[in-house]
Amino acid sequence: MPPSHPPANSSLESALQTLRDHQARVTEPRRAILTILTSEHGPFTVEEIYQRIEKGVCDLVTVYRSLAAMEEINLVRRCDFGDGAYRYEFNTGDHHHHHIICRTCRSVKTLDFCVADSLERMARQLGYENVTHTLEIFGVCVNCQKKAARAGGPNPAVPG
Amino acid sequence: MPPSHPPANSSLESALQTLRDHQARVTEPRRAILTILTSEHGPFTVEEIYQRIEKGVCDLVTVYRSLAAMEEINLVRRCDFGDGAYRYEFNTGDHHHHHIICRTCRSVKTLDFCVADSLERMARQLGYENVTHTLEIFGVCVNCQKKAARAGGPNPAVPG
DNA sequence: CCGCCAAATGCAATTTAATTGCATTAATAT
DNA sequence: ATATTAATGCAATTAAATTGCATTTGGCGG
Ligand SMILES: [Mn+2]
Ligand SMILES: [Mn+2]
Ligand SMILES: [Zn+2]
Ligand SMILES: [Zn+2]
Repeated sequence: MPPSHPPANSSLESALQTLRDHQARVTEPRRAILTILTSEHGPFTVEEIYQRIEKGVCDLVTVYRSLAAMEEINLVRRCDFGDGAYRYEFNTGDHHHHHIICRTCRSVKTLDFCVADSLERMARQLGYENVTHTLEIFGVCVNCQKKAARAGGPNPAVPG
Repeated sequence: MPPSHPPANSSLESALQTLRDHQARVTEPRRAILTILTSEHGPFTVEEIYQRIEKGVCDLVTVYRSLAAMEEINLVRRCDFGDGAYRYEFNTGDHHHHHIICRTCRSVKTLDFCVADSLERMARQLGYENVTHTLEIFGVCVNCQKKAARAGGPNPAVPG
């Protein structure tokens, strides 16, 4: 039987390699951030990521800067749920997807496909280059509907 | 020949009526804001709207508050281009549409249709209520490509 | 036409996510 | 091991947006 290499978190390992490939250094804060993002889908606010990192490992501003650096090399993707705080998720690269966000509890459901390809094609036909898009679905999830029903009151207005 | 009623800006008039219908008062700042939004598509940042209003008519915070009030009654729509400043446009109501935004000069092209209906349907089937969505296309417009070519340098990275 | 009153406004202070400056630390190449 | 310089910590700062409160004003009843 051949010696079993540590399987561990392979997306983490390839993420760290991506850092090296871009002449970016593999530091403890970056390792911590990527460990979180490769093990839970998220997306998470910067604050949420910071709170999940063992206390004392790094400063909040390092999380900001690390995520910004990672976004530039497409290691992570920044999401905007329109509530004043950006969120980040690990970028699987190949598999483009979108989200349904509960505008009450901010829970997220993933939709593993995209309907905007036709729009991107159209934009390129109009002469645009470097075309991307953002697409988010908002609603009130079943859980929050139940809670609202119990409380009897109407639910507060939130962007979306 | 029958006396010609003033044709003027009919969407402005109906917008003002919408205010009245919601027990909201028709004030000079609101009239000014709606005059702008019903005559140019936009969308415009709060600052841009403020600058288009004749100086001295109102304070910037009034533009913020007016737009917030108008959004609650669906008179205007808030757009998020991911660059840190919300934008507002007049809500035609019936005709849902989207935008292609140049990530260099922020110019906007309107797409008069929507491909996200199927996603909204899916969200409702998953039990979500009050479903909406945001969808924006980003790219670099032809103008900015020419400018970049003339300048010879690469263009700066911007969200999208 | 006048006066009332809640809604809307002006101005200043505040909030808060995000960014920046700069001295220090530490990851990587040689 | 040493040099290089990217990355970090801490504090200050930015800027869009919000809030508090005194004042003004639009719309209504008389
Ligand atoms: Mn996701
Ligand atoms: Mn539009
Ligand atoms: Zn929910
Ligand atoms: Zn452009």
